[in-house]
Formats: sequence, structure tokens, C-alpha cells
Amino acid sequence: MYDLSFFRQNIEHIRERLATRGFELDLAAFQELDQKRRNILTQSERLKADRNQATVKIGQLKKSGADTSSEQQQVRAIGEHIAALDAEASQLEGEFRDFLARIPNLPQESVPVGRNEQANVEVRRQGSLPEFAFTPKPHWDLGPELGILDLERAAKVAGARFAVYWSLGARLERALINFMLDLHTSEHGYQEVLPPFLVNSASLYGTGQLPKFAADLFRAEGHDLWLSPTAEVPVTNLFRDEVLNGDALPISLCAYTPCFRSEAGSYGRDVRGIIRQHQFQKVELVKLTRPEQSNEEHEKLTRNAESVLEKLGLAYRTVVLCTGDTGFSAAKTYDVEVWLPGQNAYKEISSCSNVESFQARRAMIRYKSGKGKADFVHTLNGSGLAVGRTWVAIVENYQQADGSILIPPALQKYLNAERIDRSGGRLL
RNA sequence: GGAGAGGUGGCUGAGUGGUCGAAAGCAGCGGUUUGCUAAACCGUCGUACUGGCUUCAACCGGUACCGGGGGUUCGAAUCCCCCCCUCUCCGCCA
Repeated sequence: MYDLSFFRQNIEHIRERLATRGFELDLAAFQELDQKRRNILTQSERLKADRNQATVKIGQLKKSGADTSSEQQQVRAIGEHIAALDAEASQLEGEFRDFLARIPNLPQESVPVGRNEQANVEVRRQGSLPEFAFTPKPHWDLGPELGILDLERAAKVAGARFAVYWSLGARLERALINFMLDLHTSEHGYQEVLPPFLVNSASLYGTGQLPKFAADLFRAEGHDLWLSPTAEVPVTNLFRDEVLNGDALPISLCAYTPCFRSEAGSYGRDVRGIIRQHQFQKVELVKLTRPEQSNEEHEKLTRNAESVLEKLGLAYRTVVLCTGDTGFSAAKTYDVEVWLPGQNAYKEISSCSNVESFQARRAMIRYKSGKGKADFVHTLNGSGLAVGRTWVAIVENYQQADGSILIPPALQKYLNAERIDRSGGRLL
């Protein structure tokens, strides 16, 4: 969401920048809508001013005992005129707001211009790829063979794109969650929160999922509640309609939540295994900062996500997304991609975005320090990490010739095991 | 789910049909006083949209906003209806 006067004044520049991300801003439509709505608005407001004056006069006349019925008649007529104008105005206002709410954020100048992920630019690469004396298997073979991953029963209970984890498989998921939360809270300065997993429309509007992406979400029938697609939504909206103390910024929060995505348009991608699920677990990092700190905090947040992989001994690379691949709300995004030997590819495991004031404007999250006026904060978020995909990375990278999985040292105390073999799987 | 009490500016809190964008206090901001701090005193102090205005700022004006939405009325923070939220009690449950 843009500041309206900023938007009007810079509309040509904004249109050009948005074009780099494949968004076509309909200038004529905007200007016509804006003009029309302002016309109606001024007409209506002029009449309201008349009415207010007349109304005060009636009050005075009544007090002095005069008859006011003819004045009342006149004002009633004005009122009817106003009602007609206002009906039109609110219609236009709704269209106008919807138009603005569907315009994506402006990419930062440092973001490479490009159409799609092919134009993303690698910024660093870390860790060495594991070497195997055999052909490494994908997790969708390893998991069921070990009895720790069960997609068939998940399909029975829920449907496609759900998973059941058994025994050490389930415990591995839980160990990863605890490991990540402990790391971020004790070493990276984040405060842990456990938010609701269902969120209302206002929250989803605040972080930008609505009104445009309703199709990607699950909705609770008969309620204004949706299954949260990411903890970014409940955690960022914690501060909706608040004015924060500027001295308390930046605020750094981390949260474990399950995430639910309908991903209606995604069928055909990542169909095998558990890379793309309707439900997955994630530890999320969220920051609220002053505008001038957000880029620095963005770098830090990305590093915080990467350090999870480093401690787990997993190889990764980090890319900066090009304009065409950057998400709706983000001004700049780094994707961290982990190496998956079973698929012989780097796969996204974290996405770290500086959203700048885009969400803060929608959600009215401001800060104020000392003398100044309240201003919008910058919001940032990133996965730290996607737990299910980390599970996949562990299983694929640490697989042994005999089909067992070695557990990296940092995780052993959380799992209370050094290896997962067939005895650690489903016993039934 | 049922009953009751509430929801007013950054906060606390008055206001039950007109002169209320809204008393008062706190916080904030500007100033006076003052070795420093503190205190006291004076002043100031909401937001959004919009017009004057070609852009920005300032300024002047208008409109709207007292949980949200409708309604009654010449006129609504105030009356009526619906909804949401908070608190207390009951029921149910983990």
C-alpha cells in the first residue's frame, strides 16, 4: 500500500519500476477513478457543510421559540441529495481502495531486474557438497523405507499433500523446531512468541495476502477466520494499529507455527515428497525496525537463517530475487537454498524479505520517538527455517549406504539419537 | 452456548439529542523560572481525506471519525437495530 500523495506524484516512476516485476499499472484507470471519486467527494462535502450550517441555525431558532418547519423541509432535501452522492462515493472509494491494495510493493534499487527466477543473482555459497559412493536417494524413497514418513496414510486422513511422520521421523521434526527456536532466542536476540494459527481478514489484509491471494488460503467456513499461511501474518499483525516506542526498535521476534497453504495454482510443481505441502511447520523470524535500519537488519536476519544450516552442516547458497520473482509485499528478498543430493539441486528453504513500509501502511504500524511525529515502521520477515524442508535436507544429505541417516552433532541432544535406522521408524 | 457489565484521543477518564473533535488529568511538544536534576507556572498538543493550489512545505477552509455496520432525526458520542471485542458469572471442554 502506498502513500496516496506519494503515489500520485511519482506515478510514472512507480509504473516503470512495477513493470520490471511484471505488473502493469493501469495509469488511466487510476487517474479516472481518483478524479471521479474526488469530484463526488467534494460535491458531497460541500452539501454537508451547507447542512451543518442550516442545522445549527435551526437549533438557535428553536431555542428562541420560532417555527422551523420550512427550514427543516429544506435540510431534508439536502440530506436526500447527500445520501445519493454518498452511495456513489462509497462505491468509488471501495473500487479505489481495492485498486491500490492490489498493487505490489516497489522493488529496491539494488534488486536485479529480471522476469523470473533465472535472473536471480547468487550472492554467496557456503559449505561443501556431500560425496556419496552410491547414488543418493530422494527423501520420498528414504522416508518410507525407514518407516519415518507415511504419505499414504496422510492421504487417507486428510488428502494429497499432507504428511504423517512416525517415531524418530516425528521426533526429528520436533527436534528441529526446538533447535531453531533455541538458536534464535539465545544467540540471535529474538523473542519467542506463540501466536494463533488462525487469523482474521484484517490481519491478512495487513500483511498483503488479501485481497489478492485469497485462493492460496484455507478459510474456516462460517467464520471470518483463515488458516495462517505463515507466522508472518499473526506476528506482524500483533502490532496492528499501534504506535510503538521508537527506542524499543528494532523488535525481533521468532515463532514456531504450522502453516497452511492451498496453493491452488501450484499443482504440477514439486509433486513428489514433502517439499510442497498444504500443511508444513516453520520457525519464522520477524522484525520491526525504523526505516533507516531495515536494510542492515535484513542482512542480519538473512544471516540468522543461514546460520541454522551452517550449524547443521548443510550446504547452501543465497540468492537475491530479481524484480520479477520478488513477492507481492517485498521490496527485496533473499532466498536461501539448501543442497538436496537426492534431487541434485538447491531448493529454497528460507525466504527473507525487507517489506519496508508496505505492510506497516496497510496495518497502521507506526513508531514514535521523542519529539517527532509518528511514522511507519519497516517490517521484515524470513523463515528460520522451513522445518519440513530442513527435515528433507537432513535425511537426504546424511543418508548412508545402508539407508540409515546420521544425525549432525548439533541436533543429537535434541533428537536423543545419533542415527535413524529401520528400528527408529514405524513399528506397526 | 446463556446472563450481566462495558468499549470515548498515546494513556486514564467525563460526557445521555444542537454551541462536543469532544471536560479534566497524565504523557508529549514549546517556553518561563532554576548551579544540575526535580518541581512549579504559561502556552501548545488527534487522525484521515479533501478544497484554496501547478509541485512541495506552510497557511486558511471543508468533511469524516467517540468498537464496526445500518436506522430514527432538521441535527447523533448521546436514541433504536444487527455484529465484533473485553470483563464477570453459568454451561461445556483441553
